[in-house]
Amino acid sequence: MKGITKKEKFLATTLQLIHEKGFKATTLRDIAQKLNFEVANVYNYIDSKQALLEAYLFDISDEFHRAQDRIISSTYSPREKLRRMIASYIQITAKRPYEQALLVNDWRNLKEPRRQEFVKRRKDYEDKLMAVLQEGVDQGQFRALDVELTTHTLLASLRWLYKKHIEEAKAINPVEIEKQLTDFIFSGILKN
Amino acid sequence: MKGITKKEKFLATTLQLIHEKGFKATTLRDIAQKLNFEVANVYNYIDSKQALLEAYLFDISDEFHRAQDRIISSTYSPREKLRRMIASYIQITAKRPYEQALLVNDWRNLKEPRRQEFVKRRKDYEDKLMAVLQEGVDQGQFRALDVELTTHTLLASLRWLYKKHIEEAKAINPVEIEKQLTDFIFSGILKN
DNA sequence: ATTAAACATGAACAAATGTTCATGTAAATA
DNA sequence: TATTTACATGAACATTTGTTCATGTTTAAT
Repeated sequence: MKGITKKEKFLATTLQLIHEKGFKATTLRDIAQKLNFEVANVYNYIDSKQALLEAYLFDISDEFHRAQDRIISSTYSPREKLRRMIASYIQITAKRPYEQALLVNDWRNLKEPRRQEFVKRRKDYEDKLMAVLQEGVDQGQFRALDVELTTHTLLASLRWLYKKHIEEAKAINPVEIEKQLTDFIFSGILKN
Repeated sequence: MKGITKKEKFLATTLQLIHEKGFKATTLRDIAQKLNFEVANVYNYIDSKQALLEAYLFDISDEFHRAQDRIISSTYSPREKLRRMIASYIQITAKRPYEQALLVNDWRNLKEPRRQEFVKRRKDYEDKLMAVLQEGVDQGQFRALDVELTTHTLLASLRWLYKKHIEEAKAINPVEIEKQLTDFIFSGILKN
């Protein structure tokens, strides 16, 4: 099965290129050059530049959603649900940092109607997380905070993490990162 | 002084356009169309598309740096310094959400050598914030946290805020936002 | 009123970019 | 071995895009 390996190499290399330069700025000729073949050959791997972006984005997006749904349909407390959501978010990011980067930086390059679809899915994700937060506030596990604002803030505090994985040369300790971020979100930075 | 007003209208309209579509995807023809004149006329307002981006980015970047430097050179405690940095960050974001959006989303479109310069400045900002955090940890005001990781997490938790200002139709209460975010960063979301 | 500056147009261009096509070679399968 | 499938090339294309130029028109300063 060398065919799969070759396509996977194409996808991985291209993903990195796109991350460095941005989707719009990454030319099919850039991609071809990096892979040492001619432009036309790119079309033996993809249908179109747009389809490539869509494949990347919806694939990683799906993984996030599946992980979230698994946790939501459990019977854990809001606090434990949140803890697990954070953990799973961090794990996926660690496993696929370049795709996560794309998710954050390049979704705007989607064309309609896929762009709307994407935005809607992302809002779903946010809403589900928000529901957990709201539940936790209602049950008195979390402070009486602004749930919407906090949902976005919380997500934002996780969303940068792909950089760490991409830029860091040496492998980083996922357990430690998870602890640090969970502590930050649950308890803040003040002593006591 | 209608000249100033006209150029300002150009800059504001263009800024919004770029925010919606992204810098690379925003054509000079898009801009001209939105302003109801021809493409060539754009060059009565700018030197080049690149120079336009640079102007936006370095101008808002400077404002962030000036505010930070003012606070750093004060004699407040680390905790109070941090509180004020957060407050000033939020204020600038509230005042110039579109430029902040550009700062977050479109700096990658800078060309060398300006791009490197930008990255360096941003790192300066992060390092100065990190120093405050470190000082706070050393003095026992903050928990014994991973300073570097927390610096990035903290910044990320502020960096999304421009969306709130851009998307929200009704004006939002800056005092309340400042309180929510400060509480989140200082104390987290758990009760107690 | 005259001059100068600001704002505007239309035409043109060179470069870049996504995509197609006809064709060829290497590799896997039957 | 014969044949299909995967991988590759070179040439060409229609569009798009940033930019320039020569030339107007409107507005403000002298």
